[in-house]
Order: sequence, then C-alpha cells, then structure tokens
Amino acid sequence: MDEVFKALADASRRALLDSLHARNGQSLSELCAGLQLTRQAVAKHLAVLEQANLVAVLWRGREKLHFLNPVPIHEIAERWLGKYERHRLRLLAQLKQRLEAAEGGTEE
Amino acid sequence: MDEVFKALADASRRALLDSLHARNGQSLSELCAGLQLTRQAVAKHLAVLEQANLVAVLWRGREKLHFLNPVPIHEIAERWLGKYERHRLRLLAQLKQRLEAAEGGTEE
DNA sequence: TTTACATGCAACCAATTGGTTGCCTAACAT
DNA sequence: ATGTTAGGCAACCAATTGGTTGCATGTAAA
Repeated sequence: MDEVFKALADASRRALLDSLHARNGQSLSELCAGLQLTRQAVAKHLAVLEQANLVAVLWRGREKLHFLNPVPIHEIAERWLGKYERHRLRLLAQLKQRLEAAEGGTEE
Repeated sequence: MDEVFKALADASRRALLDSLHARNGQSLSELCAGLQLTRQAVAKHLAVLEQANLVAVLWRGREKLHFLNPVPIHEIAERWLGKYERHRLRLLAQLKQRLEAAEGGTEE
C-alpha cells in the first residue's frame, strides 16, 4: 500500500495512468510519445507503477503491453473515509459537479 | 491537487492522518507523542498536509489544533473511479489473475 | 544471416526530501 | 517579573528520487 502512494506522487506517472485510461494496453514506446522523456525514464516510471500494482503487463512478442488497475486507488479512500462520510461526500461532489457544469469551469 | 498526492506519499504523514482520524483536533505536541520524531519534523509534515488542504488548523491560545479534511481524499477516489469504470476494473482483475496463473503464480 | 526494432540493466548526476540541531517568539502560570 | 510551555524559523546533512547516457539482450523482418 505504501508503494501505491509513492507511485501516485509523481505527475509523470499520473500522466501515464491518464494515457492508459485514454487507450489501454499501450506498449512502452507508445507511452513514450507525447511525454518528452527518455524511454528509460518512462520505463522506470512504469516499473514503479507495476510494483504498486497500478499497472499490469502482458508480453506480446517483443512488445510489453500495459494495462491499468484502478483497484488500489479505490482502497485509498477506504482508509480515511467513514461509510457515512463517504456517502455525504459523494452527494457533495455530485452537487459540485453540477454547479461547475452550469458555470462551464473545468479545473484540476 | 498535485500537493495532495505528494502529501500522501510519506508514511509519517499518513500516520498523522490516521492519528487525526482516530481523534480529531489534536495539537502539535499531542501528535508528536508516539511518532518518535522531533517536534520540528512533525511540524514540517503538518505544514505539508495543511498546504495540501488535508488538514485544517484552529488556534486556541498558544495551541494549534489540527483537524482532518477528508474532501481531497474523496476527490482522488472520485477522479480515478469516475475515469476507470468498474466493469473494466473486474476484467483487469481477471486478466491479472490469468497472467499470474500462466506465469507460475509466485506470490509475494 | 543480417539488420532493425523493443526493451532491460547499470552507472552516474542533480534536485528534492526527511530529518536533525539551534535559536527565537508568543502565551500561559506562579 | 520569571520561568515554563507551545510553537515557528533557518541552516544543515544524508538519503531518496527523477532523469540522463551507454551498452546489452531478445525478437521480428529483410
């Protein structure tokens, strides 16, 4: 669990997760495109994500395909949010979403 | 949002959140007990948590009381769980299971 | 077989980070 | 007024981390 948090702490790694979300099962070289990083750097990041069980890999020939695993992320919330709190916060988030949709603001 | 991930990346800081989750509104000195760290180290960690809006502060006299703010944590879950839908999550879990089975299943 | 492609491994470097020590300020208590 | 308690600020150090370059390995294509 410790490794999940460390894996998520880096913006490049979160970008990799985003990329995999957009298109799952990409190879290392494919993931390199658009990230202006060395292949080796990306490979290191992917290794961290694998270690944290956030990414699963499948070898096909000489290609290493990467797949997302969102399960550990879900487990994070379980730690500090009580059951009722979770429900309450979900309602708040939905309200916030609707308000932002009405204003057109998209923010990270 | 970036600061939330970095704040959560450290085990001591997560322990502080755990402590606040167990008993909310503790002062700095109270939070120091049990963490075998210097007061200054704990103060630094709390500053990071404040910066990330994971902890809210209330001054009472010369004491600084700390409160856990669960909203950013919830937003993390909302983000990734919203993006990566649940049914794909199950497919991936199954895929990973099959991969590990085919690989010889060396468990850690 | 030869060539090109996809990835792994290792050494190395700079920047960040977690932690310490030392000193300073502010609010109580006596 | 004086001492004590709660906390802040700054300099410094060691360990970690993100990134690079260079070379090695395995797989597919010509």
